[in-house]
Amino acid sequence: MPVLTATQGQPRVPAGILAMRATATQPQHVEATTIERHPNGIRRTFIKGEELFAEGDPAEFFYKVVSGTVRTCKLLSDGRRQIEAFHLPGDIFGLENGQDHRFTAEAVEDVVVVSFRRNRFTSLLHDDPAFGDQLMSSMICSLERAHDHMVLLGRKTAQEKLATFLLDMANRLSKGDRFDLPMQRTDIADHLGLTIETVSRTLTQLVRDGLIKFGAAGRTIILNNRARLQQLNA
Amino acid sequence: MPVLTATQGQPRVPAGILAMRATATQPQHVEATTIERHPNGIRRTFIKGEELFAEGDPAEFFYKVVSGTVRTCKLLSDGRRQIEAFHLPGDIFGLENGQDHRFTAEAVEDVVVVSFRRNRFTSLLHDDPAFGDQLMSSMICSLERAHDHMVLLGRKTAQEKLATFLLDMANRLSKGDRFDLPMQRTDIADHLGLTIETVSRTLTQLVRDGLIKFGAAGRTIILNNRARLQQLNA
DNA sequence: CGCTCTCTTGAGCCCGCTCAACGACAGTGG
DNA sequence: CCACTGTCGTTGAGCGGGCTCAAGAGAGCG
Repeated sequence: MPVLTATQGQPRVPAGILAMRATATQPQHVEATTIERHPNGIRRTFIKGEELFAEGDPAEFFYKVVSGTVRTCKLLSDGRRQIEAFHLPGDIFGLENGQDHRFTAEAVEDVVVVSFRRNRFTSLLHDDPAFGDQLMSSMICSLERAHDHMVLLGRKTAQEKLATFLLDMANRLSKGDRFDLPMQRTDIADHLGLTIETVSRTLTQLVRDGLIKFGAAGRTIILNNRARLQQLNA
Repeated sequence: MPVLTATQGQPRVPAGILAMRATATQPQHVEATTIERHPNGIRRTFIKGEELFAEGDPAEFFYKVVSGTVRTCKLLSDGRRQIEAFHLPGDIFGLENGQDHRFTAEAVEDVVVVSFRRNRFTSLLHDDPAFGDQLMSSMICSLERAHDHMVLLGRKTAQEKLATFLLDMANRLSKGDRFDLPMQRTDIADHLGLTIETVSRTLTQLVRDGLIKFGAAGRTIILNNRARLQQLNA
């Protein structure tokens, strides 16, 4: 199941941090080969459901996704969960300021990543300026995504949340209108600040309204009416 | 009205990006003098309510707050607003990947900032590694803040949101239990994903429960029971 | 004094949550 | 082969937290 094909379709972006981007909401696909084959990177695989690291673990590594999907999340003391992001091939995550990881990272499906020792971070940054630029660019991208997601969480209705989510996943997972969601409903709910029931009901309603269709399994989504979804988006 | 005193109380942190921090939720106070007196920085002032830049403006500068409070926000087409962050003295904001600013920045109260030309960004980064490290550190801090705020927006109740907000503002604005909120209720509401009425009602309830007290004006807050507020926090 | 801006309070409603049941499907073991 | 079990998704009924709409209370200011 090589999900890498999703990456190959992405437009290449110049390495410079100030490079123009097609749309700033694009995932942080920064010159895949440079980092993936970087001499300091270690390739690792995780199976579905496995934990890459937990909140509070010492932050020894940071990661770049090669294939598969990773979720990063935080838990409240009573178990409420917020998934901050789904990381697809090309995305970088796990970079911390403090000594410890401030969120948990788990494999949504089987995953291959490249990991980098954090204590070589500064030297990497200075020895390889292009690498540093890519990291900075990736950070800014993550921040922009986070900001967009805050608008969604704070101000959008359930229908708008799902429209935004589906359009975003479509852009990141495929070039067309058909794609398979790698994650289950619970993950979507915890990402959008909803319950699983509301996610299910809202998706059903979108199908009834003809905006989307389900494939054979409930994981396959076909966008029937991008225009009207986009309308719900902002 | 020198709000700068807020900064002076902050612990100094080493310049290195991997430096240990007291708590990772601390604002990104990076060696104030280094950046504020940086030869490439331009000092500018804005009066209360003034716009530093708008969503969609070319991103010519990025900024560091010297005194006062800045809010950065996004608007939906129908006017719904989400305030992503309040920037206090020492905080850096306005750094973009694309050509344009992706949010609006406005002065919550009279503000002094240092602005940096973005097109000198890369050269700054490479000529002055310490400056680059500080920027990277600041970015990571912003990202951590954003992640915490997503948990708040997606998963916390109104009461928990306000408890978290008040504790955070207390940490950033003062060392004690008494502080003046620089922003009005509407701003708080749009930051926490609530309505102004809910903010007002919830604050009143916190006063009735003895967790906080109002000063003379509604802007002055006194934390009466940090422990119980902290309990609502997670 | 009137005007505006900000904040508070009240009454009622609705969107999304809670609780609960059910169906589809995949293992798994007899 | 079927029964049993666990996981995942859907659907229904009813509730409630936060929203909407509306009015009023203060404070600042010309």
